[in-house]
Amino acid sequence: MGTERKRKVSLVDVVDDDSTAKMVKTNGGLTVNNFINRWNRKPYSQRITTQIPQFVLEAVDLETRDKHRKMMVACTQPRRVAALSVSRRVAEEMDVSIGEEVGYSIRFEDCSSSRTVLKYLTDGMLLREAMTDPLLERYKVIILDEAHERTLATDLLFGLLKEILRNRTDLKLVVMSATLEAEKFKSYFFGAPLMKVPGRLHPVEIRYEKEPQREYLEAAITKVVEIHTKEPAGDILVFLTGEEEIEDACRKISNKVANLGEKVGPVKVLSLYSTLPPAMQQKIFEPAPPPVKEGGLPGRKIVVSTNIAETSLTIDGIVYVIDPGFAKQKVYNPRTRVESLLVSPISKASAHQRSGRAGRTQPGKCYRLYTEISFSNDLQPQTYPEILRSNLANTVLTLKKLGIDDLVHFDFMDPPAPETLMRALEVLNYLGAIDDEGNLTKLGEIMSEFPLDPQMSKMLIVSPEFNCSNEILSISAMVAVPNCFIRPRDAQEAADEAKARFAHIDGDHLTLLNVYHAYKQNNEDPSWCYENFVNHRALKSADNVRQQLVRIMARFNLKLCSTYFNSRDYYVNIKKAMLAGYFMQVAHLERTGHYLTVKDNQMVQLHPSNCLDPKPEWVIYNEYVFTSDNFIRTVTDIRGDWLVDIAPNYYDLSNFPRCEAKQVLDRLYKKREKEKDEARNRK
DNA sequence: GAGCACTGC
Repeated sequence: MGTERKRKVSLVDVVDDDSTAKMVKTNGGLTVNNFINRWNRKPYSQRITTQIPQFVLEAVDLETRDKHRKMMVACTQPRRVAALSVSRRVAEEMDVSIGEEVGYSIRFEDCSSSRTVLKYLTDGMLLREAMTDPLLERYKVIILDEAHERTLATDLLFGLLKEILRNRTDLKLVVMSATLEAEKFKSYFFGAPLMKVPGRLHPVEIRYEKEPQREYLEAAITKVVEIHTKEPAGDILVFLTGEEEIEDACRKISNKVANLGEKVGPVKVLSLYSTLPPAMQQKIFEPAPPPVKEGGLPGRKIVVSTNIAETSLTIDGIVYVIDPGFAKQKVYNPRTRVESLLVSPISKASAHQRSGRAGRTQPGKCYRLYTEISFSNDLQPQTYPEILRSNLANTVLTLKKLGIDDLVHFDFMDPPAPETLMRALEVLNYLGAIDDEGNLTKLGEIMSEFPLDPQMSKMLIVSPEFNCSNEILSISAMVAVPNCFIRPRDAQEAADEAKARFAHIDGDHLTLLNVYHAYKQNNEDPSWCYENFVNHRALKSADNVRQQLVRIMARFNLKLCSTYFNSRDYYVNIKKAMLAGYFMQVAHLERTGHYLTVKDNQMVQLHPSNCLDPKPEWVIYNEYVFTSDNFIRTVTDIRGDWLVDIAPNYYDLSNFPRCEAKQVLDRLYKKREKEKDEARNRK
């Protein structure tokens, strides 16, 4: 996988003022021109290049005061592949073996040792480390790279490191950001010195539309054909919003070019999005097709991609970028507690990043399919940071575990809406993760250790009480990975039949359990997966996740157990354990034939991918998605009378909005009271 | 009878 090759930095690039030297205090100057590698005392085998983490290594003394051990320099990345590839390259440049002086640490893989002085890790991983090492005392310097991306983890690290810096005067923090917001960062971090490193991009000519475009998809396709017909050789990158749109565009582009016949050169039209199998993704790195005949018109590669090509993947050789100005973005509505994906206008920063993709190997052109006025007036300067667009239940749990008790006064660079924080606290309180004073409970402590949403951690932790932790582990792992069912356009019927063989009429969670069991019974065989239209990668990764969860369970002495398969309670126990985590995600089938979510009274539909038959009166759902309609996805049949047993606080009818579900529950509870009375009288 | 922006632990 080609990831962004980090810009190499040499001292001559440093163009800023006198503050440069203050940012990283140098002790005795830089030693990069020496012939002996100070890290392993061997002569350098090749000319090395320099980068900021290496500068930092040269500049600081990593020995602890007692000289007994060495502290480390950490460098965070938002993505695993980046942590991995950058660390490998830096190890190579420093001429040391990866995992020795230079290492990396990402989920499922710690490649570092007691000798490691420079460690690359994902921002999420550093946050995890802070849970056990609250002052991050193993680090002397922390470098937050790609800070402009403002991932949730980066934003939490911002606030956390500000607190840590108050307690640790010896700690140095370097924030690296390709941002226009330098002043905002500077003032947030106590007016820290600023250092500018110019980019090494070729110039990119920006072209705007004269009139606003109504149909951006059609406009993009037309522009591709126009470039191919009129412009000199060079590959094209088109940004669109999602898989379906991209596949559709690829077909249309191919057809249009084919219709032009021999008037134009040959093209290779390729789609690119994250769920595309890696082998297909690799095709974008293949060269453009050669001319049809010698001396004929040159060929062109056309890549139609989601935002994945904006940050995660870099394709060299792109000369033309087409930017319609839209992307699917996550939005969160705290009132309805729904996260959804909406096609929305991108930010100026994002538009800038997209245009930069045209100038990596030679001067390029970027066609923005909107007007210049629209660019300056309508686009917001920056994409809203993720923390303002997310459900924060898990984030709040993490912060509590990190010892941040007063969320209201926590120094967020961009504070989330109070309502979002209140919602998160409310959810955690109902789950028993925090008490009424907002303090983390013992249960909450354990929940915070699982790399899962709080609902899922809760069901996992209580599953031994329902004698089904083995099964809940498998279900959690399957729900935590991308959808495992494959449905190719040209074999939809066969795929549906294959899925039907796994279907459990009580619901999708149990269907996923069936798939996992079948996968294990067939020895994790990739060809079995292929024949049954399930995604081998997804199942492999579910297995990986499951193993990690098992290790965490063991750490807290949570036992692994199963109900005897032939017992009538086998599925009942599983469903009750799930309900113990997901009692806030229940929907009730109304007499009108619609489902209403309990307490929120949102009208929802079962997602068409469900396996239920017939429609049950009560269901729990894993996620609420708003796309072409309000759907609840991954749904399982449960019984109404379990609700009050398992979540009496939440299902306290004296504190319940008026609705059909309330009447039904009321009847159920009265009936149950009556039965209890009768049983008592019989005695 | 619809989907899967992208990440991370």
